[in-house]
Amino acid sequence: MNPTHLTADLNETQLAVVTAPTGPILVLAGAGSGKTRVLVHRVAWLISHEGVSPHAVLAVTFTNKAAGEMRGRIESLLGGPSGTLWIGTFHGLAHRLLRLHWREAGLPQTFQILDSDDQLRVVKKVVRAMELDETRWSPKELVYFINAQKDEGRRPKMLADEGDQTRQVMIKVYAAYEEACRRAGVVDFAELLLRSFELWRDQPDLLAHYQHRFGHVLVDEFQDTNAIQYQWVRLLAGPKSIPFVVGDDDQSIYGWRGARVENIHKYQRDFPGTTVFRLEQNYRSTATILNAANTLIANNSGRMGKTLWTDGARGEPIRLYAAFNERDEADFVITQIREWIRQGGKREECGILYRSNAQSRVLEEALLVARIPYRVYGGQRFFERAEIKDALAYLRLVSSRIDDASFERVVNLPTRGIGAKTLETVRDYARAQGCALWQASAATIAGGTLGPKGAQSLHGFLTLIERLAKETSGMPLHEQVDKVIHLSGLIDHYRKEKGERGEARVENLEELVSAANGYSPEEGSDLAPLESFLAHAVLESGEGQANEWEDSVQMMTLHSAKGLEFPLVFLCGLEDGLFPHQRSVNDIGGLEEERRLAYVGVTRAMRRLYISYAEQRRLHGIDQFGMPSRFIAEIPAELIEEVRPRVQVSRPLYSSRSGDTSGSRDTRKIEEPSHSSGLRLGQRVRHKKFGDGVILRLDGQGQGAQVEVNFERLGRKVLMLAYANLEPI
DNA sequence: CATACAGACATAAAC
DNA sequence: TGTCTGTATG
Repeated sequence: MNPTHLTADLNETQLAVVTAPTGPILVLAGAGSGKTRVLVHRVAWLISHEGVSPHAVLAVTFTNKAAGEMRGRIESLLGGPSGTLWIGTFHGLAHRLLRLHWREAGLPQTFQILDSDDQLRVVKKVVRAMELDETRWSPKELVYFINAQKDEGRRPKMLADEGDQTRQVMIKVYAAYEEACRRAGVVDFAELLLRSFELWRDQPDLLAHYQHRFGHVLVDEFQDTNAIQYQWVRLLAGPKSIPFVVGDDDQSIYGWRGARVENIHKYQRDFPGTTVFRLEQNYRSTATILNAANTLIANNSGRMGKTLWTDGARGEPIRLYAAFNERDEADFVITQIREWIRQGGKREECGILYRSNAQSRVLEEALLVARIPYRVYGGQRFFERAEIKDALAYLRLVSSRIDDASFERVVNLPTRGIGAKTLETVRDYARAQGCALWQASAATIAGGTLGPKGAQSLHGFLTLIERLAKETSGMPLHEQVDKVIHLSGLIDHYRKEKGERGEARVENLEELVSAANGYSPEEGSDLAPLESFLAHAVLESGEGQANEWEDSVQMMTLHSAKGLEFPLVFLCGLEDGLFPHQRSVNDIGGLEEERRLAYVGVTRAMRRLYISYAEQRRLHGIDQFGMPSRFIAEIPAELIEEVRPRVQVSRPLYSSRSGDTSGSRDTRKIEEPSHSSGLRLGQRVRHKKFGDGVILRLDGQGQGAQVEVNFERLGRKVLMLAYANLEPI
């Protein structure tokens, strides 16, 4: 083993982390400071210098992509396959455990994984079965409730009988949902984690085995762990196993899906003697960009504290553009991208980031018109497409007859004369008997409780599945898939669908066959290829647009930009209400998470950063007049240069430090029709009681004239212009 | 049973 | 404003 290539290109702190003596370690790694690098090198170091067996290492991440990258990098450092090393996502590893110990975990051997779509379907079914009003008991909210409970490790039984009636009902739905999952032999994502946690907690021998086996547990993106993931790590990293976690509290942006930054604090308490390292040297951005990021994030409270620095150049100022509206903003972005390309830059070096997906359309349209190729991240994933899910449902039924969600999905797809009435009878029977729809179908057919036509059609369906199971058993995986999509009638069904849509679906189904062909099950798995493939399909949803490798502009939300970097970055739509989002501004925790999101956005930029906001933005068909995001004011003014500054304006922004909001902005007079009062739409005004705000609407003239103002502190109010005494500012 | 239309809904998203 | 869902209709 060559020690120099492991340590040669590490800085002092990175080296200290990688070669640190064995013991609990917490690495606070700022954006662009080589976070994953340190983790990967640590693993390689343990194996090559500390004599740790790869067998004894467990490394956990959140996405398959990250896990794959990690494995690749470790292998290239070690110069060979990483073999028995366990690397994966929390869910992937939990799944692996449950497959190995399904009996101890109280699961059927053929248990299937429910994705979020399926989960919603099951909850809907439960709500209907309980005869609850779906408008009052929204299945979506119930799913949210159930997942939140599971993320915290709470079973229905553990939830106190107290609480108001609403909560009581939700708990009942939770319990009924669990029962439905048990009957169908399915496990949702949160359940994978909770169940494997309980497996360890309740089986001390098993836990001891894994604690003994995994001498080293490494966790990436630790700030994103939820309560149960933390408990899972904590159980494993008991007396024998040594934890090593890497994270950045300033980049915690997933609180809304259960992530708990506090786990970083907890960690230090739970593992006494933890050595804390800070990686603060940044290799990505210019000093200007880092300064902006540092100052911005300093507005948050309760941070672990970290200041990014670089020994690189100061770089260009951050450019700020005050667009008239969202179209103008998009045009601006395009002009700048053109300029970048003219100077020899590549399109793929440009990242357009925004807070919410709705913003992408206007930008896309502009890119389309400008004939600039682009790629939007976060589209629909391959395995989430309807036709693929249909095919998978057939395959799952072949593999596990009791999977009710799959049963419901395809009994009548393509239509084979099994209507609502037939299904209702079957469902009633299943409910009464507590059995799966499959058994209920057989029983109701035999019992003669169905109409003759329904019975015959249903029988046809059962026979079809049995036939598929029999004929495909022992076949190579891709032939199984091929056979199923053809014999089920899915291919024909979609072929009939008119237009490009149908064609695309048939192509996707064919793509599924080749995906199956290229699939090789994880090593050491004793699962049949089909079962293994099905689990893979749920856990690894597949990249959106796989092989479009044209040099293209990258568009995505700020959330999906985490972990990426671009030489040129646009942060679009920096308006209060949009970013920070309206739903977060009234709560300090929410606002701080938004600020971390802004921090993530700023730190994506390597060389050039543009920030833009629109004075007027059409959202959901209504024109909104927003104020520049407070985050802009939290960046030191001397780092910002306004693009195309307008005459007679010194600073169009309010300054954060002085709290002074009076810097008046020039709204373009040409486009804004003026009112007899001398006021304009979008104008900033002061009211002696309500404070400062922006004019949203001006109605009527003279005595009866009304004005709607969006006040900074109080939100929107409609006032009589004659009495409002508004003072333009 | 496929299609058309009306109505609800609209923060972010991995597994 | 645009998209998706569920229901009404032929």
